[in-house]
Amino acid sequence: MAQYDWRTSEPKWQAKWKEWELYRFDPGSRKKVFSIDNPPRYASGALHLGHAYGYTAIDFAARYRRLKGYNVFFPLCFDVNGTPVEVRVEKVKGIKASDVPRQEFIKMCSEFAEKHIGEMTRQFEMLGESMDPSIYYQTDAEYYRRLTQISFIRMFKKGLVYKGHFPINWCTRCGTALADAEVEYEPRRTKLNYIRFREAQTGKEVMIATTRPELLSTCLLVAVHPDDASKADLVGKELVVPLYEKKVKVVADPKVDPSFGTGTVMICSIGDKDDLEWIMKYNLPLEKGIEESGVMTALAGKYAGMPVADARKAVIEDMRVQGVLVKQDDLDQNVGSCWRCHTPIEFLKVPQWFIRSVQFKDQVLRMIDEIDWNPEFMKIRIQNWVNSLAWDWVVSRQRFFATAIPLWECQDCGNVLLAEEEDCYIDPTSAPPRKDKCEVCGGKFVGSTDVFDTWMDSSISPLYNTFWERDEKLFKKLYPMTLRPQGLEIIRTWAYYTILREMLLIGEKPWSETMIHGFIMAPDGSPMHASLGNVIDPMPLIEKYGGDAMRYYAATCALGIDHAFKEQELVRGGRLATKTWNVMKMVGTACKSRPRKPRKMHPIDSWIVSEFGELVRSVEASCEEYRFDQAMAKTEDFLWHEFADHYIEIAKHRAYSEKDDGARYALYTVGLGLLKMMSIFLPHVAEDAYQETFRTHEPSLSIHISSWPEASARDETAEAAGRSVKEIVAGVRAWKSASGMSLNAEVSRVEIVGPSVRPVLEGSEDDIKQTLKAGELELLDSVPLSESVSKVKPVFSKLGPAFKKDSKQIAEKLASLKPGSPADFKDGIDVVMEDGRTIRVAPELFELEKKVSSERGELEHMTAGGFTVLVYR
RNA sequence: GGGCCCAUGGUCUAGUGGUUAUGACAACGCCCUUACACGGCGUAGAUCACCGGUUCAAAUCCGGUUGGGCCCA
Repeated sequence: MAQYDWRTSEPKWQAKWKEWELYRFDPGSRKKVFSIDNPPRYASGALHLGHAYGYTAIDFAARYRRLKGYNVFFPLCFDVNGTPVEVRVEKVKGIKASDVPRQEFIKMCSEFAEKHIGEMTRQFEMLGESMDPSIYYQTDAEYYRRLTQISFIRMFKKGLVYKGHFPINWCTRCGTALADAEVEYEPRRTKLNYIRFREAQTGKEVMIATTRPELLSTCLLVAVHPDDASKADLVGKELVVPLYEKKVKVVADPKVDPSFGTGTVMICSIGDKDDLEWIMKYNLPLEKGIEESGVMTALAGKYAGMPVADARKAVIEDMRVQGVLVKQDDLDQNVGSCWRCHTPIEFLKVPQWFIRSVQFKDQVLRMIDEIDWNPEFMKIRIQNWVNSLAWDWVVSRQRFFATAIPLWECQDCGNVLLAEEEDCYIDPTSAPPRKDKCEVCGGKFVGSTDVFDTWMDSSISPLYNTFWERDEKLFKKLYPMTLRPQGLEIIRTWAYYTILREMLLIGEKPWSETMIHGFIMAPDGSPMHASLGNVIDPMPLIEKYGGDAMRYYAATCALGIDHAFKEQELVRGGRLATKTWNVMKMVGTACKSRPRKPRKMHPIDSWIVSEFGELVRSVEASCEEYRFDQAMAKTEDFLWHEFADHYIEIAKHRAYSEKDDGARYALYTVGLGLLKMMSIFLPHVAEDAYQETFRTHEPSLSIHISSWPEASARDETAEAAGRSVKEIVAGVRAWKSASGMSLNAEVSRVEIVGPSVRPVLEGSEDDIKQTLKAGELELLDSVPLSESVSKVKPVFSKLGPAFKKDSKQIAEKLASLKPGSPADFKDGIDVVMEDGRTIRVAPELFELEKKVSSERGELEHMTAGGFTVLVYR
């Protein structure tokens, strides 16, 4: 038993925990349930630093609740759907999804994801995550997708699903519709093109600025601002569109920004959302300028069939030749682009499935109110998002590796045949419909090749977790879940969609509480991006410092805000693990059995027990609000300083003695209690020390299934006495250190002097004497010393309310008072103000700093613990 | 352009009304005390981003500015 070595210890306990199945959720238990809607880890590759932090923060909550006696539901789970996996497979294999048969491509995706799951599970274990593999799920499994389909069928039957025919966000590379939530805005530099239009009647030139000249063919209208006097005469006239020679009207519209470009805007069908707004407002036709594949339609005339970017170049070139293009300016723009492949999105009118959501804003907002948001300001964020929603949720995607939409459509009349719930999971691209032909027109049913937005799967995780449509009894017991932990970037998606769907399907909130964490930034505070090359891989750090050290870093991050990564916290974490282990080793050396609480204890023993009780209550309060950073800091500080530096230093002279149960009781109780609290954060070292020191006397197989320490009642007398002893000992220790003496150097005599010294320090004489290695120790009411006041310190918190505006001047006067005898200040002191008033200041409004001098030599004196301490070398 | 959040010693960070601002990492000095040198004691290091306001009193509350982050337009 020499030194703690996490390299051997961590893997050892990870293996034991797995063997013991410690974290198994017990569906039959009577204990209160604490259920965590754990974010299914995306199966696209290795863990990054942000994940390591995020999942560890969740693990703190799980471990805390387990110790508090809850039946904790914390599933190991993976998200294995969607475009990100597809994009990676396409990249790795060097193919496009459409190059191979549909089912074959799906299989490739599935295999790719499977390959990563084992590795990611191992990474979780190295971090000491207490996820439960007995309630494992992955979102691409048929058992999960079955629920996605059933939930869709239910919503369909409730009239919440419709096929929409208006423009949606479209990624031409992925060939799929995208929800608003999937569109990212990226800064790009484009050209603002100044183009000459002609007034139809007079032939007068009108200049228009546009970033999308390739959409000239779909130009439907030109608008100017109604207050723009220079253009007032244009309103109502017709203009001729260059290249196409078609005529469009000019309108006055307040949405036009007269200071942008030429102040004259061309409205196309459909360049962006603004265009769409105008199209609705002026009732214009929804012409399609761009195909789903990203090439120009027949409307573009000679440019038809060209990809958008090529068409733009060709149009610009032609306009240049014809002299229609006047000039080009650089323009920095935020371009909406696909969240996966970053191709600029287009607005296309492609029929899609929608879920009604805009009309349920108020209900969703009410449900948001019923949930406890941690930190609280996250509630404002989701409220803002819900309030800003303008469109319903597009749930169909023209992709492959996702849950199939369970319906067939009539080839001829579009009549929909919904799958039966008992047939789910079903893939209508391969499974035959239940009816041969359409009952309306007799046409043939064709299975939908569309698949669901993966948020359709993710947003029912609380239903999957609570056994919805699998075990009605368990569902009643488990729904709603307790906690949704997640990152702040997916409030608009995962949190919002989950609330929406559970509201529509169940009519009740999905969880009672949320904890929302921020981002881990690069050390310089900038975001980590693969493209910037500043991404930090957590695995080498874990290999260098250990899993507990990485967890310590996670525990230094306050909830809900971003944190620049600092390796120094892992250094500290590693040291804390060693310190914890060493402290427990000392406790173990002193305690060979579980000590009973003796009837009488030394004040210092009662002090640490009482202070520990305060700590337990305070740490609990922090954990209840998910402030694990505070909980960790308080526990660390107490263990390292109060317990190790002060208590153990003072009590160890007694701890090894056969007769002293008080010290052993305090060491054992506080030591084990601290270790349990520490086990939330540093599970490996806590288990190691527990097995080494406590296991033989304690019932729990592992510290992680033991119970949260009990907070004993507060003993204020012992706390006051203990604080005094601690300060006196620390004061003399510091003095020895500063004098170059070793700490166990003997001093001949110590006197502690003060009027109340006996009631406070009686019973602690021996502890002080032994710890200081003093030959003699005496408590004295007074000694022949001359005491003088060296400084008068105003107590501002009392002066302010008492004297208001005068308090500043009074404080200055007090501080500048001439030193004198303490007796002069006993009944307060008179202060003469600038304006001649004399104000009496009561003694509780200031403190005296005293200087002690003695006629006797060879004497050190100091003020500590409220007393004067005299040390004779 | 809008919403939310952040700005504290060299670095990271605690601190939502009381004047001597917490701790860590790094630095420097001293000390191997039988749990720990991955330790102990100490030293130095901060005009609490900036400007204005409220208040007897502001890192803390309010308004504005600048810079950063997240989300959105």
